Amino acid sequence: MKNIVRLCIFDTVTRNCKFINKYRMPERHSGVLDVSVDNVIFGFDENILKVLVIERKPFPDEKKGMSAIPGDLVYPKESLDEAAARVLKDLTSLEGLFLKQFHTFGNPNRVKDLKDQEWLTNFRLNPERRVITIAYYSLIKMDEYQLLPSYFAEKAEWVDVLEVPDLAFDHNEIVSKALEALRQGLDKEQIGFELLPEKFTLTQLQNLYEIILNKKFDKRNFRKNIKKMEHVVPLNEKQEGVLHKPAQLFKFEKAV
Amino acid sequence: MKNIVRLCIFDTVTRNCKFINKYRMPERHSGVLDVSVDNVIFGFDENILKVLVIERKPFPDEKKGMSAIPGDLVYPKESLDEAAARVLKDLTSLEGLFLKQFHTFGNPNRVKDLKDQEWLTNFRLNPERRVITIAYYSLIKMDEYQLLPSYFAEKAEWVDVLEVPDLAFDHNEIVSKALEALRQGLDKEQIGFELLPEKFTLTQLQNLYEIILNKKFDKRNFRKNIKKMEHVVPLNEKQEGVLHKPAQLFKFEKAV
DNA sequence: TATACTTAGTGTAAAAATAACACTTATTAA
DNA sequence: TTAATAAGTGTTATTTTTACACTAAGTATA
Repeated sequence: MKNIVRLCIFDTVTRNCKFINKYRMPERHSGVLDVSVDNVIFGFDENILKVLVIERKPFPDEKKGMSAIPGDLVYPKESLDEAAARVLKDLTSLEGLFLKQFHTFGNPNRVKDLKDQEWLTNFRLNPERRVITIAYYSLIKMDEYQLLPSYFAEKAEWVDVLEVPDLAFDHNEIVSKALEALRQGLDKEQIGFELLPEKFTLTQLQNLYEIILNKKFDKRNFRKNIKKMEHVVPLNEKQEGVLHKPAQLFKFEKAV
Repeated sequence: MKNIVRLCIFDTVTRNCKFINKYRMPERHSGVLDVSVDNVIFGFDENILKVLVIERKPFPDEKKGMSAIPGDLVYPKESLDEAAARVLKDLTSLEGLFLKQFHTFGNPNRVKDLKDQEWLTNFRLNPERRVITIAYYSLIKMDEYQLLPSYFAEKAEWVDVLEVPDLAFDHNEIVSKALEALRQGLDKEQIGFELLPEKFTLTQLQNLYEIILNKKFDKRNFRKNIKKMEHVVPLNEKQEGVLHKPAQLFKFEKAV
């Protein structure tokens, strides 16, 4: 126990001193890191796969916000999954959505490299501290979502996944790794279930696959494969309001 | 910039005061986390897949060490990959080995839940702080490795992957997720390359696949598949010192 | 009410991949 | 010379994948 020392933390503004017992780390050890989660939110809209990009609220005396992937520091009492779900809920008011951790980014300069350090305060980040971020991707149905202003986002908007603008930090890299992870998981996870409206046509489903994988499929072969998936079930309903032969509607059935 | 305050850190032992400029986080934000890397090291030995388990050096006044996966806090200036490589090098003196990040574990209680809190100091951890760990797995050829005593490990030993003993924290969970990730990556990554000796027989290669995937293969079909892989190339050499028909030797050729 | 337009929906045959299966060969030791 | 051991090798049946083009159902309009 000889490595525990008593420290006084004195705040020169409030003039308060708080004593703490602190374990003294070997010099080289860290303990000067912040940990955040970032959440790449995918939505599918007819023929385009979109990503949710936010503009941070500018602080009162600042001119403009800055674009980024939604994220926040992890709170002391919550798990990483909970933190990612919280960010998602603040923005969309939706809970229980699909969320998948795919990579952790921790380059020591990922924050400091930023040219305009003023922007950092925009993100409530201390420019002196290193930030490690655990990245998640999540999937939401466009017909369900409703973008909310949140305490960390001035505005949120959907952008085409192939035309993501320049983002803060290494967020462009994070988005492209998320897309890779999404492609990997397409067959394994219940991804169609998460991205399509409740009732959908087989053409919509095929579109989803083609756009995510950036690859064309043969219509007949695709449908043969779908028939084998017992979680895609036909409804006794047809598409309405289209000016051509209406397609049969299908739904997903959750596995038991 | 009004969120930056000047703090004095006063060490009651050395009687020194250090002033720092500190960004004041919103109350709910963290900044009280430690970040570590843990490294599940797989080695393959003829017919067994093994994992490297260390016993921490007991502190002078403590009786026994404790078993765990090798890991360490991340240093301020190094990337996560570098931290994982450093842990690996300290233990084996090998550099440039295969390393893959597979998951980040951050349950808020993964450290505090430990019953015997005394053990924590054994790991140089402050029991008051939450620890998030980025987990890697790595692969080494058993015929190359040489276990070294390191500053954090009293002794290191290989254990059968199916008979891993009880480990500290959530390290058993980490090992089983690592095995899952290894199985996933078996075909994609150059895993055989990393686990077999330089020259190997097709039976050894088949063994490796069967043990990692826990599944039997037909000898002839397996060999047909290997013939398609242009990175597995036959040598003009045969096995020596065996009391049966000697097998042809093969090597891996790195892709261009 | 016929026609033009649009997307939905469907089957078959060839090719490729996978799975199942058993005997002969090369070497060493006794 | 023989016994023991693991190496090495081909064929056939089955399944999966690929390639390919026309008819059907509905809407709008002339």
